[in-house]
Amino acid sequence: MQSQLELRHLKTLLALAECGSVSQAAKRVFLTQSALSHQLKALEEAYGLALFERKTQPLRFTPAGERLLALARDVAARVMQAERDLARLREGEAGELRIAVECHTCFDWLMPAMDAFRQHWPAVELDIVSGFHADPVGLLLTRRADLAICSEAEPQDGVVYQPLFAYEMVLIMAKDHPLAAKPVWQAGDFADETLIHYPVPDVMLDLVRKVLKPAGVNPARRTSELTVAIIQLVASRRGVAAMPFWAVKPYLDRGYIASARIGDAGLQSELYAALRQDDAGLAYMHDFLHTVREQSFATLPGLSVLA
Amino acid sequence: MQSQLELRHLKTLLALAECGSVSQAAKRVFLTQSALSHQLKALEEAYGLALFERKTQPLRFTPAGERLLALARDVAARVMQAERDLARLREGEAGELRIAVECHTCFDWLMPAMDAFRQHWPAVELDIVSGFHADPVGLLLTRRADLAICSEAEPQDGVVYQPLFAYEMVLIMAKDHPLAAKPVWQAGDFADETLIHYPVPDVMLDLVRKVLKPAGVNPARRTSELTVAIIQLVASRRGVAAMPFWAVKPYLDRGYIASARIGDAGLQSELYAALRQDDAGLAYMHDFLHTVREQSFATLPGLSVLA
DNA sequence: CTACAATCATGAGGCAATTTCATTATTTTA
DNA sequence: TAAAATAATGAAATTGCCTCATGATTGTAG
Repeated sequence: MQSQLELRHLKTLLALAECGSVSQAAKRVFLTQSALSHQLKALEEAYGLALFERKTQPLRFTPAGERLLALARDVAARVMQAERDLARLREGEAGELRIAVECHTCFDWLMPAMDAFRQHWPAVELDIVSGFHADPVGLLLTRRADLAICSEAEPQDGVVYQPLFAYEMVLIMAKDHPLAAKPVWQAGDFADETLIHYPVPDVMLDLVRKVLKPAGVNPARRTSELTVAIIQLVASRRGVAAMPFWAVKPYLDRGYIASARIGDAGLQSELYAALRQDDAGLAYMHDFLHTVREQSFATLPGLSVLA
Repeated sequence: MQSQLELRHLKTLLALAECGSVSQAAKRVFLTQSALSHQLKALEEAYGLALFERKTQPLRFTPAGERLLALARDVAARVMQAERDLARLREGEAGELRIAVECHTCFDWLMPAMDAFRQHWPAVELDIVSGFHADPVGLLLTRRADLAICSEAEPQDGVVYQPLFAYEMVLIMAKDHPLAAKPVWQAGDFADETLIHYPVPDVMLDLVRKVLKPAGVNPARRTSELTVAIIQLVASRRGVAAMPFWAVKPYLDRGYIASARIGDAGLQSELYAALRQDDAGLAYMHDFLHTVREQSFATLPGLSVLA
């Protein structure tokens, strides 16, 4: 035994199981691929057992690897629970967490996270600030909300931003759309299309703000409140829309619609949580953010970490 | 959070709970007192909570400390179980473990350890080589035993020694013995006494071999097979005996007998496990030794670690 | 089938975290 | 009250982990 097992190793195994590759897992735990490779090699040498088959994508765990993975899940949950208990000893059980949301699709990942959080902090009053506000951070400072989900971290006095995750917005269109074979759309391709989107101001539509407006393209518009409705309209050739990849993947897999990248580099979206500086130290806040990330990475496809 | 929780911290907490003091715990985990002091301070800072009250002997855990300690017990057990499972994947379930014992009192700690081991390795044939042999290591090489308990690590080809623990042999006498007030006995004090001991050769009696014989003192003798019988004889003023402190502590506490140190430095005894070199890598052997140490330190008072 | 992209492995070197050392402060015991 | 044991502290040193740079391997597209 040259290297003793540590929690760090178990966390690596968890990331590895979720990502299916060493390099992806490395990003998840904020280390280099090399670091993880060394770490895993040391583990395998310490136990004298192969823990994975690397020659496959995603990589497969051996029975020994599975056993350690089971330990990791088990131990990680218990450590988290203990740390929550310590936080409660330190700061008490109660608190308030009113969440302001500006994006419609956010509810997809917000609900499961809130459910998990409610289990862990039953005495924290959890709420969603209703309506879609152009300035969720304003609600923070006027104390009508305690946490705001937003897509940019504009520096502001008394407010701190915590990165959640990043993802790609893809263009969706009908399967028989004339440009369905085009893998990448440029701003000009939108000129004669109808753009379908949620009924929110243009500044909240990344496609308009970052791509179309700079290029002076101004397609026809149509709005809808519901994600499924938008997808239905797109499939019915009423127009095209920009959606998070993770929101439309099920429909793509089933062949209901087609998708394309927006711009050569893709239209990247980021999500941050904004908090009042005074609240930044609260344990239940940290735990909520942790839960959001954990739940989201576990359930949404194609997410990437955000520094 | 400046320091992330690691298994190392949990092991420290376990040692601390068992020893009741930082410096004793440090010996247990083979680190310096300073290292543990730093480690604990970092933990407390990371969680923003006091984990112990230091101004007491033995030190008391705060509720937060208790919570972390509970985590440590829980996690340590699960990690051990997982590592046993890995060892079984590597080396199989079965094996043979015949134990040769040369000392009578050894059974006190051997039985609980064997019980625990049997739970963990049900497919390993566990046995005790009956009778008391002057040369247990010989049984090893002739393959009539797989592990020998002995009090000295005499280098021998093909045999490796693993330290178990160390303890002090104390002299016991009747409460109204003329020398009962003497805290330390020297060799000469034995001249007119009757020495009661197990019926084994003199070389196996540390008191005779290390103290009396070098001083040319040769007291009267009387033997008995059973520890309780020897204690009964001592209490009945039939003579004095040398016994491990941990074996007689209950009787001392109840006031049945009195004790004294043997020689100014005390008569220190050590116990080693001898194995055939070929078997030194076997996981169930390591696990057995680990179990012996764990069980013994947890139940026998006054043990000390042995490098 | 070859070339390219992505993923993984490896060794050397740097750096940070932990440990030890040396000393002082505190508590317990005689 | 002194002496012994235990704990805290800061600086130095070591260990071990991570990153960097590069080569090997695997998967994929043309």
